[in-house]
Amino acid sequence: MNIQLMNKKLNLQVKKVKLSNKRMKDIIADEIMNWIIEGKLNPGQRIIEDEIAKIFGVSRVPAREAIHILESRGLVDYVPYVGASIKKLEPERIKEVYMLRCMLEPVACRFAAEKVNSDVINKLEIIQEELENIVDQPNGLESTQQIYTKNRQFHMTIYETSEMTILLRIIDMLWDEIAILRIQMAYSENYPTRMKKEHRLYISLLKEHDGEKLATALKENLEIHANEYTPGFNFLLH
Amino acid sequence: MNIQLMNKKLNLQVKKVKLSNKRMKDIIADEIMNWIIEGKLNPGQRIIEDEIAKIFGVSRVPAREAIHILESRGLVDYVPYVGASIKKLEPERIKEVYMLRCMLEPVACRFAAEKVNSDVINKLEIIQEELENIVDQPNGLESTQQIYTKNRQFHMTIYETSEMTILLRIIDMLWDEIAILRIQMAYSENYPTRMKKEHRLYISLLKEHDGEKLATALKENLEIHANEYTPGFNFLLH
DNA sequence: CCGGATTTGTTCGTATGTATG
DNA sequence: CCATACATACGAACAAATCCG
Repeated sequence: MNIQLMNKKLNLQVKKVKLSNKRMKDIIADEIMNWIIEGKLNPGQRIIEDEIAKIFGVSRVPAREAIHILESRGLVDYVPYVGASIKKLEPERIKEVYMLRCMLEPVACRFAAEKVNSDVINKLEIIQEELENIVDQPNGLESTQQIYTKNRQFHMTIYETSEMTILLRIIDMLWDEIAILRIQMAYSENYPTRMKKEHRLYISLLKEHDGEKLATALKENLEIHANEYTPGFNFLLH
Repeated sequence: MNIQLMNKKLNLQVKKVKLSNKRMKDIIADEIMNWIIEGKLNPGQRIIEDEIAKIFGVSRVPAREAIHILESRGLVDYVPYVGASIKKLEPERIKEVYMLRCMLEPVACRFAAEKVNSDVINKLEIIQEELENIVDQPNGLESTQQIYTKNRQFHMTIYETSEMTILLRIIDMLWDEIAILRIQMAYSENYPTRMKKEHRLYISLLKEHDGEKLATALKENLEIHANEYTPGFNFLLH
């Protein structure tokens, strides 16, 4: 398929996407990322340039570059002249990711609570409404991915408000690592409903600009989640 | 120039580099990174694929991929169909980098102090000796870069000992951001001699496995450095 | 140890998007 | 608003490295 054609087609589907022509490699990288979240790719599984190219109907160049993007995000292991494979994540890494999230996301929250305005609140409430709709009318595997996406969008909207560019990039990286994790471990039964409550609390604390309480609440919730993924998780640093 | 030839030539020059065929794009990315450290590239300056390709005597693809590596490391700004330019770093970002370093590097220190062994100490002492030689016999601009490289190597050796892969990657990213910073601000006069003292303290604390003191010492030094770069820097979080 | 099959790495030519006059 | 120059994005073919029998 013609590239520009595909580009336009995808832009139509996605809507609200940045008009600045998205590059094929970015589209492919995002899509492979989705496959990972959906669990269509297993840890250790090889990713072959030529196969990706054929799936998307393009030459190897954009496929290749998409894989390199995932490499730099830490989602795939890469060996020169050998190739790429979905990264295997050991329990130690899971603990590490949660430890770092427990350290960094509360910081973003504190700054966000200072700078938050009604636009952000509105945006959060819209996302939250969409999310609750999905949670209340679950639809199997598909909703699992939608919940993941909306939840991530919700959190990132808060963290963006902090206006800490680099911190945001780091947190994004940590969520990418978690994405791999989700292949191996599904959400627990009551997670979505608990998330609903958590999010509502976050919104109300943001409205009050109470960064401290927000940071604490988030950290406690993160520790609970971490314990479900890796029993015995303790946040070792006060 | 033939690529494999160049590869071998560079391997010979560098020595001790991983034998596993380094890709041209990695060589190019590292070299551009060096140019940034050396201040040969100014913030805002454009990086053109074709020029890079000609300089290294390769085609545009590896040049292109090298630029994309730098893009993903946050060293260059990139606009599709327009091109890449060395990132301009605002004072706000400098503060952010130091805030994050103050949070994260002490953590790596604590874990490193637990796991440190004589091999690591030996390695550190060798690096430190080399570094002191350079500091005691300075040689203009060239030594400035050598000091930067050795100092970075010293710190990373400590942090690697923590065996926290992801944390290490994040810290590496933060140092990359600092590298851009160095274009604009040179070391202060007494910095190298002070660094000598700091490093000796770190080594002795590592020998005693005293993670707490090590973390505290590092954090204090970082705050001092941050204040030199961005007067009025306060580490806002306890 | 070697040779074929597979996969990645590179080159070069062409198409397309962007910016400037 | 259009034309032109310039830089990037992509496609196809070839070269090099790795793996496996």
